[in-house]
Amino acid sequence: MSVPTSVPDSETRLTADDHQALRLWLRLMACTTVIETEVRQGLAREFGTTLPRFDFLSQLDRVPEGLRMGELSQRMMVTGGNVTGIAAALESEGLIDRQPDPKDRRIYRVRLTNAGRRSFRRMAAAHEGWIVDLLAGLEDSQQAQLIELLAGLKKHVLARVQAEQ
Amino acid sequence: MSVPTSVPDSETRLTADDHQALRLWLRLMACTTVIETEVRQGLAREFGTTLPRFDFLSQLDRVPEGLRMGELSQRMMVTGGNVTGIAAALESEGLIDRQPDPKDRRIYRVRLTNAGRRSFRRMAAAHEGWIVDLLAGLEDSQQAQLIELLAGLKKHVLARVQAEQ
DNA sequence: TATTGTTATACTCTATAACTATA
DNA sequence: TATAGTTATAGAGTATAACAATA
Repeated sequence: MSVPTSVPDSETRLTADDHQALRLWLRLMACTTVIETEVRQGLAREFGTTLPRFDFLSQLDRVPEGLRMGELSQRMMVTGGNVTGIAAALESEGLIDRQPDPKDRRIYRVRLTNAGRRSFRRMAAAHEGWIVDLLAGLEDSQQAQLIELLAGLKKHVLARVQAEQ
Repeated sequence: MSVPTSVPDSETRLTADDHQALRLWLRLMACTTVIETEVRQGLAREFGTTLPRFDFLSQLDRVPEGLRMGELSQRMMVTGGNVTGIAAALESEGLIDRQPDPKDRRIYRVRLTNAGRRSFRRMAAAHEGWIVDLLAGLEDSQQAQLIELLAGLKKHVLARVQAEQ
């Protein structure tokens, strides 16, 4: 077995006296960046798509009745104009449709088409496979602990972010 | 105190029977996205800069002798052309300089200028402040555990990624 | 021939702000 | 007036591939 070369990365800038919070953040980002790069490459290579589009479709997959543009914007943490752009691209590919709400005609309800659902399910299966492969061999107990601790982190940080608005 | 509204996000798509690995990944990404959004906004608002540029400078800050373009590309996990573009922007702002290596004239050694170092240090201090504020109140012991566990995750994933190449 | 880095290209994502339509 | 969404704009980041210079 070959020992992987240790490539210094963004975390390398740390010294011992930095704040614990900063160390945690840089380590978190380093982990995410590595995995995310793999996912982006896989989506591009195997499906000719991008992470934001995959994310858009995944939001819709569990909500058969569809979502509004504004809800999508909030969930994806991007501004409204972007959602319009991504939605236009996905609509032109036939993966989603937009129905005006009969009660309030300012609102569009966005849903997956059947083709969109099939397409998304294939991507999601591949995505899950990449992740399972990447993490294969990491102790279940460690994964479980991380899931627990990250839940706490997420809740904490979200509360902070929303409090400052 | 107001209870933050729970906004469903990318993690919402999960159901109980999904793989643990996938749950871990989506939670990791959700945490990173929230913090990263804050950092991006802060860098844009207070310094008119971006995360990739900040990352570029931070790579150089701990390496007084400088780095090659290729090393920067590797550490930032982006392809070479991008590094050239970011370097050109930072050079035009006087934050870095590029010296050709006398031994091998294909190589450029990129270093922070004094102005670049001062500029970076101010940004880094603000950055650390944002992170410390965001995580303030999260148990030290939980932070320490996360740092430990994420070290294991990072090592594992990096080994996997490098093995597949 | 291989390596280092640049250039050219095309595309996606992003925020901001002005705008339209509806409530 | 306020809200939902679109459009227009401008800019940044990204990958790919062809390229030049050097080893």
